Amino acid sequence: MFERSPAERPMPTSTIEDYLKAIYAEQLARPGERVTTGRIAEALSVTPGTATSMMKTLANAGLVSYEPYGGVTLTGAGEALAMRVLRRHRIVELFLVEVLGMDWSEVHPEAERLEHVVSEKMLERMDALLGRPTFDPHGDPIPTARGDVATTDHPSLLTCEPGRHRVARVLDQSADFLRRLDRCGVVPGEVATVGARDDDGPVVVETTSGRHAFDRAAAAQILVEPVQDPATRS
Amino acid sequence: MFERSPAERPMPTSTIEDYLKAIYAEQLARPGERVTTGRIAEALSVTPGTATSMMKTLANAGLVSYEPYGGVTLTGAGEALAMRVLRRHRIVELFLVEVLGMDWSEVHPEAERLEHVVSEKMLERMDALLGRPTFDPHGDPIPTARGDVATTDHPSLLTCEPGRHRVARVLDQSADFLRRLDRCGVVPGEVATVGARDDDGPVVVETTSGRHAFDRAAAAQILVEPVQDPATRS
DNA sequence: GTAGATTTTTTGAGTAGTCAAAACTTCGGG
DNA sequence: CCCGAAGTTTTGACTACTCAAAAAATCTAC
Repeated sequence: MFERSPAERPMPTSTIEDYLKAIYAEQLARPGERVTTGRIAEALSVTPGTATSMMKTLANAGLVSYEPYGGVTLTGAGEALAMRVLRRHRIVELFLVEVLGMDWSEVHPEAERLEHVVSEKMLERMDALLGRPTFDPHGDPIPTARGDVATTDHPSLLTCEPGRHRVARVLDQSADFLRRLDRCGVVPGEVATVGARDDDGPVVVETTSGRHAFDRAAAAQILVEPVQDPATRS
Repeated sequence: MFERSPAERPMPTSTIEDYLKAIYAEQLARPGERVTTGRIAEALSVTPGTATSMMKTLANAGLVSYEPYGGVTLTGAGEALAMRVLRRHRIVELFLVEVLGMDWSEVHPEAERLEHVVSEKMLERMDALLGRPTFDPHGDPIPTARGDVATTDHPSLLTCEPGRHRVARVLDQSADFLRRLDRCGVVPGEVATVGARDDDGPVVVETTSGRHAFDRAAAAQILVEPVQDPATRS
């Protein structure tokens, strides 16, 4: 079968880093459940068979625990590695926005490539220059060098109370979606007033740039934090 | 054999970019001569057979002209691509030194990886932030976006006249060598006084940090530019 | 101008990652 | 409880890159 040797640690390939990131993301999205090979294949746009064979490779390297027909979970080593990649990704994204003045809608694919090649040294320099940041431009928390992430627990536009909220985090990072949010003024840090919702209509939000409607799928991607606003408090 | 199809241009791999860079460097070092597969193998630390087979791949892609047993030369397309890589490499190096404050002795390997992944957009931002620079931290000229390089023609410490010179360029970019130059104050922009040379002894140089001797191999790596110094002119 | 050394090319094989499609599990419904 | 749908794994094949070692070409020296 797939013999699990004591195994050297021969520098993970960027493909392996991508798989670990994907598994981590799935694990976050559905806590407790094992991640199926099907979901991984979907997330990485590979065929199911490819994902299966990579799971064996990962299991062999001690990065996931894999049960045939039973999905995978990250091991300690796998999660640690995923965190290191995520840290690189998010610091790079923030760097691209803050230092190079790139748009938050375009930094994701760039970071997707850079995360595999920036050295520890370069990362440290970026981190220092940015002032040891804790969140990236999309509001995603940046893991510490030791591998700890802040687990935030914000409601989305779909689940929050009506009223004033500060945009905290945007989950969908496709360029089109982010550009649309830009035009609406719905970006992390900005305040938006969420109108009364009916149970399956769009969510209506008011910002400095006017009123905007989001369908339920879009609304679920936008996480917010209620604003303590004395003037509006009942 | 190796059929030369009209050929699509399916995004060069980083391996291909590395081969083109190496061929370009060899071509510069010995102008006019065709580059042998042996030199390429040496430069990239692969076996001769690997270099040969890659030359066929490159020839097939229209990037080099390859004559069995007769070496290669870059085609127009090959040289254009080499220039694009070199431009990325050198802008990245300068960026790492100027913006991230890294040491000139450590940026080469970092740039070696980054050059394959930075987007045109990111490169443009770095270029702008650096003020459209024309030389990198080692004194290497930065190709323009259109692919033109300044061809400088400086003597080395081995071939220059005795007297005052400004360090213009350092060819050997190994970390150890560059750190040594740092300690000697022999870095691009600094002025050094070259002593009388005998025909096969070391070259002695005086800088603000004192007198330093370089063996002939080292001296050949350091290119200089005579300083017009009225006080010293005969 | 040929023998021996050197260099280059070929051959055969291996690793990492991928796909298409066949084979196999598992699970939900009747 | 068993059957078909859905999901998973296996198989065989392909690309890009690599090495080791055998074979071929070229160069050098006498």
